[in-house]
Amino acid sequence: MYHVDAMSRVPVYEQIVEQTEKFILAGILNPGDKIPSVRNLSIELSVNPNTIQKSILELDRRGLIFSVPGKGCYVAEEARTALSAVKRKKMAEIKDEIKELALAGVTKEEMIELIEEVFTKKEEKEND
Amino acid sequence: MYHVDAMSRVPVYEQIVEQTEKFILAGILNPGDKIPSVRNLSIELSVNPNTIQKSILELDRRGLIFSVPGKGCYVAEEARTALSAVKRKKMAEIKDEIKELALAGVTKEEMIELIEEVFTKKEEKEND
Amino acid sequence: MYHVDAMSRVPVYEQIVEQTEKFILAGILNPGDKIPSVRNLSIELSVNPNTIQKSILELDRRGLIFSVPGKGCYVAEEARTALSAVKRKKMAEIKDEIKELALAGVTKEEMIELIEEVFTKKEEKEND
Amino acid sequence: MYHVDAMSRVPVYEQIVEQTEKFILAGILNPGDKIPSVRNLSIELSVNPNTIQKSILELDRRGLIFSVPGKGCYVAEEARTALSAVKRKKMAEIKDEIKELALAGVTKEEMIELIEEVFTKKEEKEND
DNA sequence: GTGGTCTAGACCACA
DNA sequence: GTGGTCTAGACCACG
Repeated sequence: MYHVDAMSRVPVYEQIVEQTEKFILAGILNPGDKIPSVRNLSIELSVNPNTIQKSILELDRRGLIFSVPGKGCYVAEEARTALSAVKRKKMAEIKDEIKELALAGVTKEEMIELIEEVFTKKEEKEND
Repeated sequence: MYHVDAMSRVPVYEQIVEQTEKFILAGILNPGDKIPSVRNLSIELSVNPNTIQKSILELDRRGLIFSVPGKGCYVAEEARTALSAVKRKKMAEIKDEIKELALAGVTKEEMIELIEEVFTKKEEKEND
Repeated sequence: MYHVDAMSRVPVYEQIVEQTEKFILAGILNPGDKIPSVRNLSIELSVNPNTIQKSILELDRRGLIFSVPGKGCYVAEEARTALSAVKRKKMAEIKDEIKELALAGVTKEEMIELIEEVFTKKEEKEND
Repeated sequence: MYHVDAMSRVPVYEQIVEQTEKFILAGILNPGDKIPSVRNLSIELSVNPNTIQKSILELDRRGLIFSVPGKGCYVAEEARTALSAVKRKKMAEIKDEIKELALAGVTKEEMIELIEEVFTKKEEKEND
């Protein structure tokens, strides 16, 4: 389920945060679901428990999960709504990036084609 | 022309590199143009000269500029071609981001509309 | 009567202890009254019996209740007096908190008004 | 300036957060001011740098400070406003606590007197 | 020098 | 078993 790239420039704890976000958005993790325990993830990913804990803290902070000490961590009921705001923000970011590319000479047709590719290949499994 | 955000998490030197890339892509800086001196930029941006120097070094490394000792730095003739590779990389990145949004429920229609917005508003000046 | 918030950071067993204290202070539970059995509370609150037991132990330790093996737990005769000490402690705590607010710029008038509000609205039922 | 109580039940990192809040509210730390470096505080308080770092993270999260990697941490311009919201929340909390005491038989006169004590002793140094 | 991240391993309270 | 906190000490990028 989870995987981390130790060589990446993005911090491990953030990779875990992002992946958890993705899982919730994709419906792999649903509100009320229990997420893997700190220790389990720590072992599975060969990552220090402290690092996992930091991810947990951040996810809690973002309102995506809530942790019940002694029991575990669970996906919050409001996780989806909290994430939809993030989704909107990402759309805006992509828009800005596309604007830059437009300035750099990328045509509307190229962008449309890119969109087509994404949504036709959507059925296939993406190799992340 | 240039501006830096000291509060940003992206390093100052990288902000300067990215902005220079943008200027070249947008045709604001053209091959043969002289770029601002370390000293001037340092004063204008209230940034340590060392930091500017690091940006210069990085831009040189990427083949976007070349420095003439005692005279200054100039945009390389091959800058545009060098940047087209960057452009392609950015396209790939955007593709990945769109993939994620697709998983999060964003539809093809929404993305197409976003593209339309960018390219119809392109005539207007965007306030970056 | 009782209710627990599993998401709260304050331990479940302590929530139960505090609520029992409140009930005694408010005269809802009086010396000699039988308090709910571990089993019943466990079921009613969907809480592990061990956790309830811990609350019972703590209340006993504080001299607020005494347990009669095979019969149940009862509010102690000295409960009210025992709690008056708690009351005094809470007064001191509130005093400290008000001190902090005073440092933060809250005026005496604001505090007096707050007191007025509490004691004029006292007739109405507060929804806790 | 800062001091921590290792025996306290409230986490060290939170003690530091709270003290920083107090300093800002009291005008000891003002927007734009640099706060002590992680290492300095670490040594001064005999606390692990990691623990200090955690406080920094939390203060940043609350919008009270912003950290510039490689330079230091500074009190945010909006710190005061951010804190005034906290102040209001604390007022509400105290109100609830006073309500409980009222139920427990504390009279309006006792509370008024407590307020008086706080504001007459305000000139003297409080021993925290 | 600064803040940021991470590992290794410990202890605690809680369920 | 769980999450939460903490120490000790390391490495990195940045200015």
